Amino acid sequence: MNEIEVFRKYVKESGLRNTPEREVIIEEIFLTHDHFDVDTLYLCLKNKKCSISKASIYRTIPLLIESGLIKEVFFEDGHMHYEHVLGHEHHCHFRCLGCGKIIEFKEDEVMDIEKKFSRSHGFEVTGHKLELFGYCRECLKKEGKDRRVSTVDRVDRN
Amino acid sequence: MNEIEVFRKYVKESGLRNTPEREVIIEEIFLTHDHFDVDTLYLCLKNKKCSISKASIYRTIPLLIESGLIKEVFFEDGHMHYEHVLGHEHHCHFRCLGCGKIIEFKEDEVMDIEKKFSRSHGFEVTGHKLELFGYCRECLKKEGKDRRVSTVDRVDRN
DNA sequence: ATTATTATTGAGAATCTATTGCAATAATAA
DNA sequence: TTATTATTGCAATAGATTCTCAATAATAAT
Repeated sequence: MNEIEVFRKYVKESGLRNTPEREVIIEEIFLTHDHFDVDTLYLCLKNKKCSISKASIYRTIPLLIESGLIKEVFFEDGHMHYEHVLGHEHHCHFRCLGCGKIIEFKEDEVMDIEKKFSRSHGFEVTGHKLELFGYCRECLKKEGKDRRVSTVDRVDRN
Repeated sequence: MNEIEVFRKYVKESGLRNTPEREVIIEEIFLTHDHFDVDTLYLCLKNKKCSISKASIYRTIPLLIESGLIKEVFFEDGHMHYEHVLGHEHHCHFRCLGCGKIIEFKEDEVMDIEKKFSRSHGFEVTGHKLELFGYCRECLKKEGKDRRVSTVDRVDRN
C-alpha cells in the first residue's frame, strides 16, 4: 500500500472525506525522502501550479500523523519539522551543534532499552526518539570556533 | 557550588553583569525539581511579590543553558519546556500517550550507543536525548480509549 | 443522476510564543 | 563618585499556528 492508499483507507475508516488538496499535499511530501516543514511545503506547492492554503496544510498534518504516514521529528528555528514514517525505516538522529547538520543512523540497541523499561514498569512502549548531539568531523577541525549550545537557544554576544 | 554560585561564576567569566532579577529567576526555578516553562515561571513570580517581565525571563534562559544550569527537554503545547541539569543527574523520559504523564528513568546503555556512533563516524558526541513513548499501566487498563498520537498534534473529532 | 448533509477549503483575523527597539535604570570598573 | 554600558520593562514586532466563516464540494441517501 502506498501513501495515498494508506491515507484513503484511514479517511474512510475515520469517517472523514478525502480531497484533491490532501492528496496533492501527500504526493508533494513523498516526492523526496527528506525532512520537511510547513512553510517549505507550502512554497513548493505554490511554485508549481497547485497552490494550497497554509490553513489546509496545517489541518492536514495531524491527519497524516494519525494515519501513520509522517511524524514530528524536532522543533527547530521556531517551527516543527516532520519526516516520513511509511517506507522509511526507523532511525535515530545525530545533530551537529557546530553546523546544524543532521545525520541519520540506525541503532537496534534501543530496542533492548525499550524492552527493559517495558518489563520493569509494566508499560507498553510503542516507540522512541533518540537524538545524539555533538560535533561532526568538519566542525572538529575548526575546533572551538562557532560552538553553540543549541540551534534554538543560541546566545550571540560579541 | 550551588546554582547561584555557578551562575555568578559564569557571569563573571563571560563579562556579563549579574542582577537581582536573574537570581530571583534562578531561585524560583530551583525551588522544585520539576520541569518548567516560561509562562508558569512568569506566573509563579507574579503571584509572589517579585514580578519580572517576560522579556527578562526569555533573555535569561539562554544564559542558564550556557552556564549549564538547565536545558531544553521537549517542545510541547506550543512552547519549550526546560529542566535542571545541575544537581539532577542525566536521565531519559517516558511519555504516556494516553494521559501525557512523563516518567524519568536512568539508562546507561545509551552511552554504549554514543561510543559506537562516535567511533564509527569520527565525531565527538557530547550528549543525547532519549524519549520512549507508549502507554502507562493505568492507561492500558482503560484500553483503547483516549489514545492519541502525540500531545501536540492531537485531533479532536467527535 | 439528484439532492441533502456536512466536512473541507481559502482568506483573513485572531492568538500565542518569542524577539527586539528604546528609554530609563543600575551593575561594574576606574 | 563617576563613567561606561549591560540590563530591565514596556510596547511593538515577527513568526507560527489556530480559528472564523462563507463558499464549495465529497459522500450518502433518494
